[in-house]
Amino acid sequence: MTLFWEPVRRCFQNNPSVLPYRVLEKLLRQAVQDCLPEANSANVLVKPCADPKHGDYQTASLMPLAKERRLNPRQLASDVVARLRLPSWVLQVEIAGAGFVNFRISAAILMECLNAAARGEHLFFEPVERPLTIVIDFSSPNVAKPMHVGHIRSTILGDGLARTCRLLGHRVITDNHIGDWGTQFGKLLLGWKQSSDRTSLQRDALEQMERIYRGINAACEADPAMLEKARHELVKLQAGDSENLKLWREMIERSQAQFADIYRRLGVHFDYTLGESFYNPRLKLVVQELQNRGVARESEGAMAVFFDDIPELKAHPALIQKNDGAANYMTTDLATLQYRVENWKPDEIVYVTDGRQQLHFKQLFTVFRRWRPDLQLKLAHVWFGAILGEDGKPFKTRSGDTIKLTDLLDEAEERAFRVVSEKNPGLDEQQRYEIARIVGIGAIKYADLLPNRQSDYTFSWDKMLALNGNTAPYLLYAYARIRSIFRKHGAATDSSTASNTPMTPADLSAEEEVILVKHLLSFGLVLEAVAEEYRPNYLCNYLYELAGYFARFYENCPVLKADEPQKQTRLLICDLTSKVLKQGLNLLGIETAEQM
RNA sequence: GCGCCCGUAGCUCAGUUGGAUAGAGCAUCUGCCUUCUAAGCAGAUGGUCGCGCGUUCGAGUCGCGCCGGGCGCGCCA
Repeated sequence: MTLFWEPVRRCFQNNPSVLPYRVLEKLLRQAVQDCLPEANSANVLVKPCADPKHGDYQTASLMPLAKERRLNPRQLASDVVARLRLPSWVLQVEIAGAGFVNFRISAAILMECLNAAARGEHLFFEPVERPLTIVIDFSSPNVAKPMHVGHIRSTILGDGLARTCRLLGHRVITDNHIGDWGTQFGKLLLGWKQSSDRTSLQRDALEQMERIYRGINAACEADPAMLEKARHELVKLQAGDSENLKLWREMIERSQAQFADIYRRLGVHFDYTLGESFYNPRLKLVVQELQNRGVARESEGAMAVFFDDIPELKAHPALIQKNDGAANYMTTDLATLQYRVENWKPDEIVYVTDGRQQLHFKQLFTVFRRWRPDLQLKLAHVWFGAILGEDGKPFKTRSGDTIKLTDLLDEAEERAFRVVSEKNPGLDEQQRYEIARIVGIGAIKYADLLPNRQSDYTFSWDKMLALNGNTAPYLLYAYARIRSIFRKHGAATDSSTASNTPMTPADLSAEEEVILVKHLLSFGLVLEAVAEEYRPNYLCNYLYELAGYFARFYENCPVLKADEPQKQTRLLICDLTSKVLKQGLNLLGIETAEQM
């Protein structure tokens, strides 16, 4: 086994890769650099072959390089291949088709990779070479309103991206930019003061605040005098009136208790929760600075930034101050950017919101770049589509109300409990509740992360809780089956004993084993794609394929009844599969259950 | 009116800088439980990737036009 490892180590002493595609990629980049010194070799990518008859790994990246330079692609491929100093575990290199380069690798390197994983040296991914500081802004619920189904995508998507970037070695800062300031508080304060029912406020603050808001909102629409009163309350709050401040703080506190409860159930953590109000002291200065720098100018009494040079935004100037002198959300977002840059020095800031805010973020990013052209900062708006009901219209209750997140989570757990109880009545009630919690919450999250985030998706209880198909229960079931093998085999055994007997190439005899193992090796590729494009659905699909390959392995390759050393090999495959499943699900924010 | 997004199998959806023969699940049909959880597996049926033109060795993916749908468009966030 040392025999196959050494060449790799010699090539990359500073950062030795164990993953074959990574090694091939580095070698290819070097060879491309030799052939085409001016080329950006970072564009050279190695991927598993879609069709195994072509080989194990391939690159299609030389064809575009040839095209740009009007070179014959097969000639370039052959020049690059000629400069490759390949390790001995590469059995075959082939130039195929229009200029693909296909590689076939030895079973020995697969084994080496597995054995290293068994020793705990890696789990089929490698940390990024250059860690970045990434701020992720997501969830952002509003004070005095119950969190509803509209908040779930931002929360789950943002959390998944944060977890993935963190695992890859980036420094991630999560910040919940809650809506704790704005015009709605005038109405809320007025309504609160008019409501005499303090006891029900104590009991169910969120529900009551929502009720108050609805009542006062209707009253304001019907009666201009009422609206005027609300405006007066807002002015008092902004001027620092002590009673209004006190009530405002109470609303925030009560709201946050509810947010905390939901985040606890979802297992979502924020490093910071800096609401809009946190930036109030900066707003005036932001407006002034933008004005001084000539970025913004007065228009119809308001302060605006115009984008005459950008066709897309030409008709859409951004307001940074209303004609009454008050700031708006654009101002707050700019101040927030300023704060984050000053305090965290990020390389990247990611906003996870729904797609309807695209225009806002285009404006925000453009204004900020004009304001701070000196900064090397990547700003990304990671947007997502709507959740629809099965009727194809926005997901609502039968009576047309928005669906509260707590109700949604409750129902998921209840439905999962019924399924678990039906399928596995032998488990005691406590166990079934715990499994139902994991399955129910996991199903909601998975259903949310599985579709391409930019498309609208149709919410369906039956689909997300189904055991077949691409669902959380299917993945959790695969995990539970593996754990069951280890329970049968004996609690004392896990990969640490399996690793005592390193596998040899001869041990991988069955086709199902080879396919499964090769898929394990691609875990890191998928994680990088998730982080690169902010698309956790790639990971969902990877895990679904992994669970599928495991199911085929499970059907065809007995583990506990196999003879040694095959038994050890298969136990190791099972163990590593379960670890990748668990790690992958963890990145999606989904817990695993030992049984189900 | 302008802008953004979408249109892939009967239904719900994938499809990683353009890459080799477009994939799943559901539904329908056919097999497999004295064998580690059948909540599973194997197989069959099913597609002019909205339409047209173009770029390219190669287009579901890129460009232009059209048709159909969703969303957004100065003082809400």
